[in-house]
Amino acid sequence: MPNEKSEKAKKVHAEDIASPKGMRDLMDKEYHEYQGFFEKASEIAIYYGFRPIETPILEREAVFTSSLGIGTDIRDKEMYSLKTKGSDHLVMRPEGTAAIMRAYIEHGMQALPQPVMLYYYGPFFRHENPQRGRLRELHQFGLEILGTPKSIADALVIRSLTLILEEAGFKNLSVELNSIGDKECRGGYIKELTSYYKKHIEKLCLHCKERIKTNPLRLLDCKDIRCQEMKKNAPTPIESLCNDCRHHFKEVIEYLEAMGTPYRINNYLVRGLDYYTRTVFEIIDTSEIVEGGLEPLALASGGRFDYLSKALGSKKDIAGIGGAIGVDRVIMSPSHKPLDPRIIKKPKIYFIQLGFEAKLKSLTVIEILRKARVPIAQSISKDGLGQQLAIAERTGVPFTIIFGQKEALENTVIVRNMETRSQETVKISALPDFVKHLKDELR
RNA sequence: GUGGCUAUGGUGUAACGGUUAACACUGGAGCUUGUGGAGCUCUCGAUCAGGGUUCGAUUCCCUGUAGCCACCCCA
Repeated sequence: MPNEKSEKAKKVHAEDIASPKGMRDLMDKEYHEYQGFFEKASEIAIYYGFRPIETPILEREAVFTSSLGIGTDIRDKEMYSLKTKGSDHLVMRPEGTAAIMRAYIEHGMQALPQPVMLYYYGPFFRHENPQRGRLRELHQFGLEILGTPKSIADALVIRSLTLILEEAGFKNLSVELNSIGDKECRGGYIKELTSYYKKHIEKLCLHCKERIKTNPLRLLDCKDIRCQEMKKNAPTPIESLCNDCRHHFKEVIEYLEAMGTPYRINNYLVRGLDYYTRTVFEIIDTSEIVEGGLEPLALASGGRFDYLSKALGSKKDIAGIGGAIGVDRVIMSPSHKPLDPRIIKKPKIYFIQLGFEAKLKSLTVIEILRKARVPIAQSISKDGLGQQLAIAERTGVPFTIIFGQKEALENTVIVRNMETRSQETVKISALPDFVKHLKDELR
């Protein structure tokens, strides 16, 4: 309490309470776009057998520090971390998979019929500089299939994510696909890759000279022209796959082909997180390539993570595959077709009230309409008839109900067909039936 | 973390280094309007923050902050 006085004395300016960098308020139309997307995505996920899970936004630091891999930016530079009063080290989740695996282990889900299929969505946090398609508070919708190494699981995750994006309006999707091997073959490949690059080290860009030591796989997605040239003859991960991995990869491709999912093998695709094994993928909107000239951003990405569980303290390996959609990128994209959330009903009737008498009774009439399940629009503060009709016109509703002084006294309303401009007077007591009739006509 | 560009009411814009910081929309108050995007009157509201240069800064310079974009990295 000793600080109370001095805090009071300090004047608060608007900029002192502005929303934090890279984090924003969602409201109105935009809010509904997120809501609509999450609903549709959940619906599809549930249909394919995924079940919901919501993990805490805060996790113990170790959930992510031990899983994401030393040297990855997300782990080393981008986590919001805090120390609680009990001196626990907690972090705001930067991604979903590690927490899902933590929950799987914690709740003994290996006792459930395998695989366990889960979907989740919500905010994630990364402390990086905002730019196109990148926020500090971001929203993801993710799918995970835990407890099976089978290739069909990979295909199902990829297919479900693609379907969700298609439902959200994306017509030109491409699944960029690669396999980065497992512990049998990845080590050998990395050796081969680094020795290839070391031979040409003097021709590489500055970053890549570093990368050879720190993160050799990243050599493959350097954008520098000099390194692009080098890439052409570089050994690809797929060439070095062991038999099991090769077989797995081939099956995934066969499934995708059988499902008619457009894919492209991208030898240079690598992912940022260490826990990935075998399958890695990104889903991009190819129509963006033509339009902008800008690099297309990945709308979704993911991969297999067969060794993640041991990093989280499990005694045995738990195979898993998952992926997540960057919902902010979806909503921002010009290809996105907004989906209405269920709670939003397109109004069928615009309710117009005139005069005090009518206003007094209007809420009762509106309640009758709500019980009859007729979505309406209205404006409680506008008074003019012409004005309200004009708004109704603009809203594009097929009918208006006009409720004025005279009608209020007679317990009637005027129902006006906006298209034909014909109208008829209806007793309020008969309104539910009348309106039901209209509804049938409308559909 | 690094770099480029930007910053004026709620929104969109205007102002040669000198004005009472202008205009439109929006918001609010009021009047008028019983049948298709109305009209009239009044009104609230801004130079991102802090420093400098100058007689004088919205305007020029520096720092900070935020936004957009790019790098890094990533959804």
